[in-house]
Amino acid sequence: MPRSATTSDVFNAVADAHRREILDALITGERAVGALVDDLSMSQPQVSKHLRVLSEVGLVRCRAVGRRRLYRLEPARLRPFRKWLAKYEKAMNARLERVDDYLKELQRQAGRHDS
Amino acid sequence: MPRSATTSDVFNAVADAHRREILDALITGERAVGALVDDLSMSQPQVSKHLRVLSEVGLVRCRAVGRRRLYRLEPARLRPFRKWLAKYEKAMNARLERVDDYLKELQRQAGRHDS
DNA sequence: TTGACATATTCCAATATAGGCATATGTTGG
DNA sequence: CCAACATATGCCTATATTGGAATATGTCAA
Repeated sequence: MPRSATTSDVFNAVADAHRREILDALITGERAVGALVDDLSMSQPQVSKHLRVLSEVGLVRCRAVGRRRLYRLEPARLRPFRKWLAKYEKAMNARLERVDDYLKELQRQAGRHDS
Repeated sequence: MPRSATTSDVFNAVADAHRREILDALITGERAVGALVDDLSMSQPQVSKHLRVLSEVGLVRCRAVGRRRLYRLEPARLRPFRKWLAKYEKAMNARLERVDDYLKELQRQAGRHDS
């Protein structure tokens, strides 16, 4: 049983390096599919398919202009990652604080003995 | 051609929901494989295999104590994600600033005409 | 309307993956 | 040394996924 569907999980969507490249290329702003095809070295269908996946998880949005389709980042959808990371940072800070308190306690006791 | 090997890419390693569950369970500190098996509802081989993947990308580290193996998070390995996110936040902030500048320019010009 | 252009979609093959089960490896205590 | 325990591995199957090539869809321009 493979991984859960890329279309339902943002983490899976960015698991593919090519998709991350596409997201990177969209950082500077809206881009047409063709522009992405030129910039990154991928075939047009490949780019379209990856855009579809990114679209389905909401990481990009599409706008039709004439016969081309401009894709843009949807930065709001990066939130799951931020929240995910925050969880770990919070836990790590808590640990550091505990260590800090412990060290302070040691210093306090040492001071007591010295005097 | 499937996704690139999970063992070589941290993003792929966390793409699996079960592996994220394991990481979550390790937030509070070191845990033995058996403890993880009890907490999360996964089979022992399943947990061991996921731990192996997480191990290979460095997200967890292992320490043998008696006949059990204690796994712990390696928070330093979360850095690729932080850097990845930072890239987007930086870009988004830059965009916001540009909008801000633009609005200010508009206000300046409006003020000129008013006076 | 027709033809050129831009993008999406379908079908296909190759390949990885996750999970189940059985089993191997390694460790401890008696 | 042996038995019980803890964990890791190997083999297998079902399934998803990627990428390629060809083609469908849709849109403009003359």
